[in-house]
Amino acid sequence: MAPRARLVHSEPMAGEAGKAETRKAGRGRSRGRNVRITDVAAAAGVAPMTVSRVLNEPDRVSPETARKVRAAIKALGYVPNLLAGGLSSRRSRMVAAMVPTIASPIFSAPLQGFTDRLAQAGYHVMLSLTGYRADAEEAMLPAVLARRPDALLLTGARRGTAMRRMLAAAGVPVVEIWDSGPAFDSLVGFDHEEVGREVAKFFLAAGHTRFAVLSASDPRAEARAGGFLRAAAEGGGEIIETRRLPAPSNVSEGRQALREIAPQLHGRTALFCSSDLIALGAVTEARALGIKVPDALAVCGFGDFDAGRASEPSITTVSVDGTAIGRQAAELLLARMAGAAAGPAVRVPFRILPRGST
Amino acid sequence: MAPRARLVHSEPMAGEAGKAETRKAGRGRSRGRNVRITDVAAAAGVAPMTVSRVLNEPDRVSPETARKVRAAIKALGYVPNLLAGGLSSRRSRMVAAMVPTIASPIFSAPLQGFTDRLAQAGYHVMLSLTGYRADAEEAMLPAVLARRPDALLLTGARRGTAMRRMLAAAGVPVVEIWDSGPAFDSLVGFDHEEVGREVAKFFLAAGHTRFAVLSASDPRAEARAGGFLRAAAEGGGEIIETRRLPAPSNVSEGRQALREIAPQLHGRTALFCSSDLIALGAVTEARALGIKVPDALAVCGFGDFDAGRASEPSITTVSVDGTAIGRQAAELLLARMAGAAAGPAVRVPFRILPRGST
DNA sequence: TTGTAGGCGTTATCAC
DNA sequence: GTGATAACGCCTACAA
Repeated sequence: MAPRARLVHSEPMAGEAGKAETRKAGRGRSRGRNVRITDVAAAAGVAPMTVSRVLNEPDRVSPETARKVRAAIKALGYVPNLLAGGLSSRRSRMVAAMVPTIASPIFSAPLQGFTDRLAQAGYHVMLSLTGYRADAEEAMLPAVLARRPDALLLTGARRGTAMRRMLAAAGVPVVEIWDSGPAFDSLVGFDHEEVGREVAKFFLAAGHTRFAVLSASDPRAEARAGGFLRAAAEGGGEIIETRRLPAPSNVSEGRQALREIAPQLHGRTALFCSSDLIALGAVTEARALGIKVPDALAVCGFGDFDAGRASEPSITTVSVDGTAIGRQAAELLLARMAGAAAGPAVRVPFRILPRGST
Repeated sequence: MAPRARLVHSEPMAGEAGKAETRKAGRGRSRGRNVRITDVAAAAGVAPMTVSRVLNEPDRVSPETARKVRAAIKALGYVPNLLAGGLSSRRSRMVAAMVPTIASPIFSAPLQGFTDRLAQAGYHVMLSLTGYRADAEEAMLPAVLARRPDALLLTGARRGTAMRRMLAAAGVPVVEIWDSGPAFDSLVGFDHEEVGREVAKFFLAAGHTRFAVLSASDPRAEARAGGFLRAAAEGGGEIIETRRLPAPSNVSEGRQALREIAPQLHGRTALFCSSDLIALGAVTEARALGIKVPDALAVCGFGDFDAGRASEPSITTVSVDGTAIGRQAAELLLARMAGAAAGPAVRVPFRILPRGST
């Protein structure tokens, strides 16, 4: 039934036999001609344009014609070539996503929401992992734009002029997520400094006066830490210790960091960690060292990860719906691609979930 | 400096002014002509083909010519159109990856390794999330093949005839990962049943006679559970309890599941969980219930996730290098795309890491 | 080392 | 509602 089975499994040498097969044009890797829209048109007795319409604007074709065309498509096993379609229509129906990593739920959740929503609309996502380095993003962008994506998702805001220039020249909608700040185009995110400030206020309101921070060395984590430290100091708090960890953060690093700063922790201390994984590590190590949580050490994380929700004690955290951010970013780009103008930046809510660790 | 800044930020109405701009062809979404290879060629005083060579086979162009061409590229801000290039060369330089989800490190790690390696080689990855449903994968495949990827990564093996037929017709190298079993083409993975058997042997060797399982309802997790149960039974063990959890698994589900099966756990029991997250939840809940780990309940997970490594007690687990699997899959496809024949299935090692929970 | 000719497979546009 | 024509922008093949 398969028109041309070109792969032969477990028969390494069998492929050679096919090489004598005649082919119309000697181009490219494939042997055997591909089924094209003209083949379908011929089989159905219509013009290629009609086949194209059946696929892209079925309503503008008579039901009877559409039926014949669909039958021909099925009979021939026709798979449209979207490279050709994209070239002709100048719409690739691809969207590029550039994220630091997918190893952390912080970024995999938005990407999941983004990809799921776009798939429903017939778009594919091309993935670029920038590894937390701004220069990597800038270096990768030209190759991404060469694919002519119809839209772009970027992580974080605050890009330099070179990035802005390239993005502007590309002329496609861009959404920046997971941050606030000066957006290039559209934005779906929140203010990380504000998160830090709110956590500090939360601790201050609970009577804390001594503060510490464990933060991944990622710009947004550092913004949260910065907001926390400033608000804590303004509230009359004392900053005991600030420590940076590699990004992406994990539980082991959190444990080790707490072990290192433990000697500094005398009075009752409020610790803000830039992710729940670090917080979970800190709590685990604190208990191992005999430091009472939350009495001697109160810990707040960030991200509302499942592991922190289900730990003992559970980890107080800042909750942000990452999947929803991705989904909203997709929604926004779909609207833009459909012709809508860029709206104002979308600020998504976050909230502190007090749990056992505070 | 930017040739054509077509996006105007925060000035919704400003765009209208540009509409009067003349344009050569009335096609597509863009106003203003795009810079093409012929423009670069004209500016550099060479033929378009020479520009193409500078970009794709620099060694076959004289240094002086290359210099002129590069200057023209830079001056014009030329970004090649890979849609057009792909159509012409029949090589899209894209690879499609279909994975159940990226919410679990089980799949995000291979995807990270895969994407990183392919990016080095100038390929982009297009992502499809199938959500654990085999029919979703099958439904998504035609749209993926329509992009004409040069190769495909699929998760798991054991596909039906419809999938195999479509894959064969596409005529591109395919690598299946994270599984063993009858490969369609290439494979990088391991035998999940064997993992389960080895874990059972590990427990049996430690003198365990009562066994239980908490498994996500994902085919590979179930294969591990199946292997475990069979080997445990063959070793004379008694199966106390088997419970299925939703996929992807998490810590909370693990806690809850253990709470539910706790009444059944009388004597000393060996529990195998299909992921470290479930195991971590089980251990956490067991301790909360006063069940001694590992004395009354010995727990082994799967995946060697950081959270299990750093927990208290640490979680005994089965370690598989997911990132390496992704990287190897990429390597293999790169070789295939370069003309190499399909080699035998690559079996990657796994090993049990005994830790505090056993 | 460089250039010429033509096609890759589709869709925008306009005519019927 | 359907069809004919001409791009879309690049690269393979071959020639010089």
